[in-house]
Amino acid sequence: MSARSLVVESMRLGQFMSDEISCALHPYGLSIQQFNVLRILRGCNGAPASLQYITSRMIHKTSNTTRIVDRLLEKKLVDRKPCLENRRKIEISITSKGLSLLTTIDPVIDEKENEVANRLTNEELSTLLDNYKKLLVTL
Amino acid sequence: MSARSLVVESMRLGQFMSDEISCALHPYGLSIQQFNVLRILRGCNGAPASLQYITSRMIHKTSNTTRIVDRLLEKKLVDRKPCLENRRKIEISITSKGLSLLTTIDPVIDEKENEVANRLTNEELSTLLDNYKKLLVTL
DNA sequence: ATAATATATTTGTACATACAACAATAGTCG
DNA sequence: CGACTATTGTTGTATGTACAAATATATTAT
Repeated sequence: MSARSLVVESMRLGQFMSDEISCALHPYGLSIQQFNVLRILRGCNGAPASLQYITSRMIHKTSNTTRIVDRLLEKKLVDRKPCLENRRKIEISITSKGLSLLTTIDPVIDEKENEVANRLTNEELSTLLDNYKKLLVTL
Repeated sequence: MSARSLVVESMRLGQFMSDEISCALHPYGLSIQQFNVLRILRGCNGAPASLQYITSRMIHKTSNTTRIVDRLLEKKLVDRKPCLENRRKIEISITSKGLSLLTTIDPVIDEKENEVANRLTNEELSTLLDNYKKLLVTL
């Protein structure tokens, strides 16, 4: 197993997953990154989050969180307030509209995730498995 | 192992790989997609490729190949001619400048691929392995 | 206290992604 | 032939990615 196969196959698989989830989100007008941010905010259980915190949890580390939050603001799915203790910071929280949208989407994404996992053939999984195993041995 | 972990971890891993390769390409002024197209064209061994053919081999299926080729054209790394047999088509081929750039970059990417593969810790690989294995059993 | 440095976020720009609409050519079938 | 449909590629628009520079505030050192 070459390092190249590992890299290329991992990229292809990740892209496939990401395309499928994006597609499932499309009817709700959310990009995968916007959805990601909403889920991060829900995970805060009411506590506000800074931009920095959100960025640290995102899959695409270099993505521009300011502008993704801007779009969620336009849709009134999140709130943004200046932080009083530290005026450099902002406090972002999910609105009730945002929460209820997530509640609607949750089962759709759950189903899609199962579907995607099951759509991988045994052969594809075996190949991946072999690749990772061999790599494991050589470390 | 949940379908969600499989999906999220696969996306994270793919993103990590892709970020690392992009970074290695940066000094050469190529994006990962531009590099991908150049390698596809080299793989044609002199035969010209249509846009459609290139798109079918790309990792990002929905990406806009016309505009990626435009940028390679500007850098004179590829040629574009109308196809005489079928005037809807265009014939794209890699130039000698493109080939020699690839020759320069090849060893750098090989090294990066090995580095990336080896940077994954045993623990990360074990977790992935477990995830894929469990999935394999349930299919 | 002032200057230097660090932190938090925003803005700018080029490129890529996602999707839809459009245009041109080719193939098909009456 | 002429209309219909399919194929191939281009263009438009909104969003996201990647990186660097700018802005504002906070912290630290002198």
